[in-house]
Amino acid sequence: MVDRVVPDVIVSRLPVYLRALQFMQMQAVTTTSSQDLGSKVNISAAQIRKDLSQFGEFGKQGTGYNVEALIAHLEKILQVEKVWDVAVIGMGDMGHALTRYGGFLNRGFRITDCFDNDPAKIGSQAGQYIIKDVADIGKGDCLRGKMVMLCVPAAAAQKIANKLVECGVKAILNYAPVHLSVPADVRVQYIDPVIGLQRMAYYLHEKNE
Amino acid sequence: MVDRVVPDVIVSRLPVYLRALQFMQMQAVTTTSSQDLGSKVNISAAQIRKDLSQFGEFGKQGTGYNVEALIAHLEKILQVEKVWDVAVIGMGDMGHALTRYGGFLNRGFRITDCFDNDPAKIGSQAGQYIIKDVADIGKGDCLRGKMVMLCVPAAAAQKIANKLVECGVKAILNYAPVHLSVPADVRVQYIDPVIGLQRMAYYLHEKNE
DNA sequence: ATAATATTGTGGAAATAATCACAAACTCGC
DNA sequence: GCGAGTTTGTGATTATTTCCACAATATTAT
Repeated sequence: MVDRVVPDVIVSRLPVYLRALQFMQMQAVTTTSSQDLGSKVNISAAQIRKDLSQFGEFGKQGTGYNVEALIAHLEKILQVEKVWDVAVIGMGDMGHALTRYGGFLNRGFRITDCFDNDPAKIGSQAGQYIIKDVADIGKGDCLRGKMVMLCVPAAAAQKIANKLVECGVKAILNYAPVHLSVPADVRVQYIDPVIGLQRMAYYLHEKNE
Repeated sequence: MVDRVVPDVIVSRLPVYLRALQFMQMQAVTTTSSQDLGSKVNISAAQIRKDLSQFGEFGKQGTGYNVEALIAHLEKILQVEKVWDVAVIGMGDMGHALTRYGGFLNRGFRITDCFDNDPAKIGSQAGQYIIKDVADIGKGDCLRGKMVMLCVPAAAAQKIANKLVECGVKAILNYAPVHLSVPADVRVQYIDPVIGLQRMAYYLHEKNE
């Protein structure tokens, strides 16, 4: 394996592999194969082997992969062996739901700060967090190096994204249903349930009602 | 344009175009071009034109596209000119957040039913909905032809998915952080914030703390 | 009218991604 | 220790996707 840029499409599959492997681990499975893992994530065995070969040789012929070891490798590759601090911006229903979600910590993330622009919310408690003022984002470099989950209304998203970029945020998980324009060195991942539903609606044959 | 199967990758971009166009419409923009739209969704102009050419000729040389007309075409193509009934299964924080989200209706969807397995929740009111018993999903064909947003814990997701498949559900928006095994004619879209965060963590250079 | 400018739709080229297929290496049972 | 059965990692092939470039057509300015 020579040192070259790994295609995005491969990187994007690694978390899926990791999730499946951790699920196996929870069920006390110690060993798997590209075949087995592939059947569990609906990806061909060859594809999985090719993907992993970008980063090293983690398997053993005849046996397959040690689940725990492969998890460790993937966590290292994805840089989630340690825990990243993440801020939530916008404490509506979605922001609140995220703060109450228990699934972050054991997968490499922890929410450290919550922000909103509503004076009624600022200073109030949301679970273990005290909601801070969005206006304070610019002050200090409280967000530098952090990742952000952006849960504000569509109309406010771009403006806040600009501010985040200024503050040195390099990764935004965007729940607002709009495209964000950011510099090339800032990553954005989009979560919009309607996009998901529309992608499926195309394939449905009968309409309801 | 001849009648052929449209690649998934193209279909998956159409909702993104549609969302951007509706955003333009909201701002009273009447006309756009592949160039302009492309800059707003970070996709090349040529790509957009090629994608649209799969379905017909919607633009005018020299002018570009009429926003309203292109929206109408895309809605037709995606089958979201009318409104699909969607059920929410699992009324935890995420399920509740979805029922309170106002962004579905004008994009082709409406929540009609909510289910949970917690006796304390069944029968109670959640906004305008009365929470039904998950055990009743099998009874009647209340879900036939519907789409489902699945918001149950990971451990329960596959079991419920199986039940949904039996009931004739053909589209599942899965919020549970597990892969679902379903027949080939059932579509699944995944929403897992951690997958999104991990995909970005790979590219980050400095670790926090 | 004409020239300058803008934009589409698309054939073909280039780039990227997925799949195939197999030598090499390991395990297991006897 | 040997043969049958597994499984990896990868070079080569095939398939898919993206990009380029341009003729055709429309708009705008003068």
